[in-house]
Amino acid sequence: MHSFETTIGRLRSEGFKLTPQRLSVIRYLIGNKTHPTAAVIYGDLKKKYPSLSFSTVYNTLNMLEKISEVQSLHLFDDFLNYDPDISSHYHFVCRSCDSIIDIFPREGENVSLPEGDISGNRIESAQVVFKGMCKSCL
Amino acid sequence: MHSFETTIGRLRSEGFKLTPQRLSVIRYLIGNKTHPTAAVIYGDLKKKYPSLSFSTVYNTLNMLEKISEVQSLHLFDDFLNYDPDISSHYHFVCRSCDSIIDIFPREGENVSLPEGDISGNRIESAQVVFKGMCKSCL
DNA sequence: ACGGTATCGAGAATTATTATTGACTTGATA
DNA sequence: TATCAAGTCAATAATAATTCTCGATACCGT
Repeated sequence: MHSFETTIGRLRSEGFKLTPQRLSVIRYLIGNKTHPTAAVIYGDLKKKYPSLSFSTVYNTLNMLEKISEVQSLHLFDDFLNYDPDISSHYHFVCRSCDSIIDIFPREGENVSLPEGDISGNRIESAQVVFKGMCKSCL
Repeated sequence: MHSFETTIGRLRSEGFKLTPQRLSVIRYLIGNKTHPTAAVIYGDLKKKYPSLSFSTVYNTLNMLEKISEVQSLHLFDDFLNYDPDISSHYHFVCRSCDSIIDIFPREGENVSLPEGDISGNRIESAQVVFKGMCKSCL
């Protein structure tokens, strides 16, 4: 996500109302380096905002995804993870402990993917998911 | 998937029983160049085998995935697609018509991904999904 | 402060996939 | 070919993440 001010500004200009519930979700995500599920966000925020509902969490996440402030990740079978880091990076999932680790291209020796068109199809984005065993589990 | 004979042989040696229902799913998948969902497979086979059940389709697909004869793909929100092509390749999904197009590395100008370890994490496989607009929709 | 409108929370609905269960097949053995 | 134990079948119920519904409420421009 962008900074709090920038994100708020974008939402305002898109016509979204900035309710306390939405702001709490946004504050939760900004600077968050994990990849929380809707359930985790709800669980954590519920402590501080007991009246928060699941619908509002999902509603806010979908709204943020629509304006590309978060990205949803299909890493597991039964639920989505949300990534507040919108910089270009990939993900590594450990098949043993299920941890999710960010992979930034510069760390890899040779990560390059096609851009532009392939066989006439226009590529606009790429999602890369590595699976294997993480450092701790090895 | 491998050839019919090879696949059958693998299942037999793994101790799976080769029932007509399973064979029908396997025959449906072999040589299939699309990425059918369980529902599509069930719908198509139901015509010829009216007694086939959804459970059997899922059961067979999970079995085939376990022995790496098919790969499940999380391309959309609500369901899985199954890919009988187990050669190394990536996928392109059109955001307009939802079509799925196979991308083989040799077609792209510069597809290379890290292998082995990254920051101490052992990569065993990589899934790449491109999104954009397909040729027909452009 | 007022009123129209968007959003809230609570719970019901949706739906792909998985689990359960009793009857039936399969395939190995003789 | 007949028998039998174990695995599999089909039907249906269960599961669970996400979305939808709707009356009540809060926000914002005037």
